[in-house]
Amino acid sequence: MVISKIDKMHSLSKNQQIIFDLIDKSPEPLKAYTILFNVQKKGIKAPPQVYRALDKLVEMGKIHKIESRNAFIACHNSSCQVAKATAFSICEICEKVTEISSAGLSKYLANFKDKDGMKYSKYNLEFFGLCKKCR
Amino acid sequence: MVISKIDKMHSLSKNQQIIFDLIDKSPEPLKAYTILFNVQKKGIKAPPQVYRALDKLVEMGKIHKIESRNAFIACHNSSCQVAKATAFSICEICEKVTEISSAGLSKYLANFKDKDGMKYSKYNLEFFGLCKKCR
DNA sequence: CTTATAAATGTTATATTATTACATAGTGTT
DNA sequence: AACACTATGTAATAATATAACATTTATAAG
Repeated sequence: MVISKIDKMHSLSKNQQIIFDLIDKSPEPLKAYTILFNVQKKGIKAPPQVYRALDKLVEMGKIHKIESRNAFIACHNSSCQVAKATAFSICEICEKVTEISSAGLSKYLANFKDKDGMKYSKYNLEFFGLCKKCR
Repeated sequence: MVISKIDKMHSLSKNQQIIFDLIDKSPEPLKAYTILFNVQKKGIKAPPQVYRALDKLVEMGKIHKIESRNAFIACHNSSCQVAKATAFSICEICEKVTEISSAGLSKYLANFKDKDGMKYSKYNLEFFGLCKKCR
């Protein structure tokens, strides 16, 4: 076995790489059909090709879905180990989205227990407000 | 002026009332087209009628949208004053959704500051895991 | 009461987001 | 080579949401 499992886990297929590169270069979250439009010249012609790649990239933690916007952003936490515990701030005017990486916040949420004492290792938090520029 | 502003703020129009009643009675979050199907006998025939009522109800804090599920649930915080600061737990197996009302959590999030010192009064948090029954 | 304004409704059409289903091709392992 | 697994290609369609415009109803001021 030349390629270790670890290496394998970090390797992207052709379509995954194309779509990840596009999202990673983008200064703003991209919607699925915006992505589709932008990769048609690279041979990705149909929605399922885009959605499949997006699904895998989300699973891997390489990108995150901004649920309130139906859009995708590259993970900016160095490790990409936080695929399942995400937090973002969203400007309601310019729609700028920033991934929040706060040890305090993630610790608080990872340890949060509901009324029944249940803990949840997976969560998605979206803060809304006005960014510096828009205030 | 017989009806005070306070009363007015809590009164729902005909379509809003029909749709709120349906959601409020439901044990699970309802999707827009499920709602549409269920209120057609009451004369609400087209998507815009449903979406308009949903928008208003969300604004008023009478219902909340579960963003990761595109579904709507009635507010279960007695006051309905927390329209803009919501938290839910979602079971990944049975899809049961519960609104979390934790003074500690809401206080923590309302006071959370990002790297730039920004505060956000509005947020939506969705926890994922397995409910008691599904474990 | 009536008139101006805003809020809500009704309706058709269409835009946007996402999935199903099935056929084909590549990759890694034995 | 044979197998299992993952990824890809393609067409059709399902599910979610909004635009645009006409009409009606509710509210509050004069």
